[in-house]
Amino acid sequence: MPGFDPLESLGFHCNLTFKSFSAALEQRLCGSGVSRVQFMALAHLIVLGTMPQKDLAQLLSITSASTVRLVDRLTRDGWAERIPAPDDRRVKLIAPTPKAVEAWEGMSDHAGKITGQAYVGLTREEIDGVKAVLKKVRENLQKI
Amino acid sequence: MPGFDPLESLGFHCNLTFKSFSAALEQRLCGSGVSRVQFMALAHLIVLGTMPQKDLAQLLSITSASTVRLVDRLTRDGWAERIPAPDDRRVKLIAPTPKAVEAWEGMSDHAGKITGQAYVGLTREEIDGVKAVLKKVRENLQKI
DNA sequence: TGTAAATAGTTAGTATGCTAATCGTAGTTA
DNA sequence: TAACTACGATTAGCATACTAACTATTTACA
Repeated sequence: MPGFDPLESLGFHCNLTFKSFSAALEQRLCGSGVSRVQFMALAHLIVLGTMPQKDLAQLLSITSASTVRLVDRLTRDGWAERIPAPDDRRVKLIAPTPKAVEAWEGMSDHAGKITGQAYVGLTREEIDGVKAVLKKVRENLQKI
Repeated sequence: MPGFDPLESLGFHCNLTFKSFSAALEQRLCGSGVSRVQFMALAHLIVLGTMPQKDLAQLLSITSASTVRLVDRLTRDGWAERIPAPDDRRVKLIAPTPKAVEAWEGMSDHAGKITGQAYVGLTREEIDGVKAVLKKVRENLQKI
């Protein structure tokens, strides 16, 4: 009577799967000096364009404190820069650098290939179904 | 032509869902001083019994280096202890303390309630289907 | 208008993950 | 048996997450 089987936990399955994607992406991006988290941040910045640091935090679902250091590293490595917002002196706009825009196509390509490999033998319905169930689970958990 | 939509990434969905479970569990366990990771470690140690540190690492799918510090904290807080293995002086056996065994029932109960809440409105087939797809995805990604 | 509340970003401290390098022990083999 | 190899645990250094407390603005309201 374990009452809780850790190996059957959906949260654990999600964590494992997330780590698999991360490892695959970091292996592919190896050499570019971009981590998985940095890649996700750049994806938002390039697809959606320059945005306040707070918006980036919301998109990535991380706290503002975590975002500070993420942007610190992006800035340090030349992938993004902080631009003071003209209309609100509290706000810092995060902009991808030309280097990031230039490198994006290749990085995005790697991500696409990993996604393709991940979905081998699975139908679009199965993938979409998983996303829908996970979304429902998150909604359920937020109602606690 | 984004080429990669971060919000549609299955890895991102898994990360979000994992964080939702973590947050819910840490909220429920608040006060006990046990984090989600420590809870998962204790789950394995109590359900499966005392085991070498290396086995715990494999079950949790983390590196041995990460396990060292996890067990450090478990030991520091009185949830587990390292016992030198009699037959192999390299091995440290990790044993849950009586305090951990005693607290387990309540903690397991919390985890069960969270699982129940997470699955509201979903069928067992849907949940099992998600786990199966995620497992398949992980297998696919390991073939890179 | 002037003070209180809200907001954006930062810093400090902690937990958790990783890789790489190291140490001690065990096993293998020339 | 001596040397090489493998293995378990550890340490060091980094990236990434969190909360709590703080600063500087901006907004709201009395």
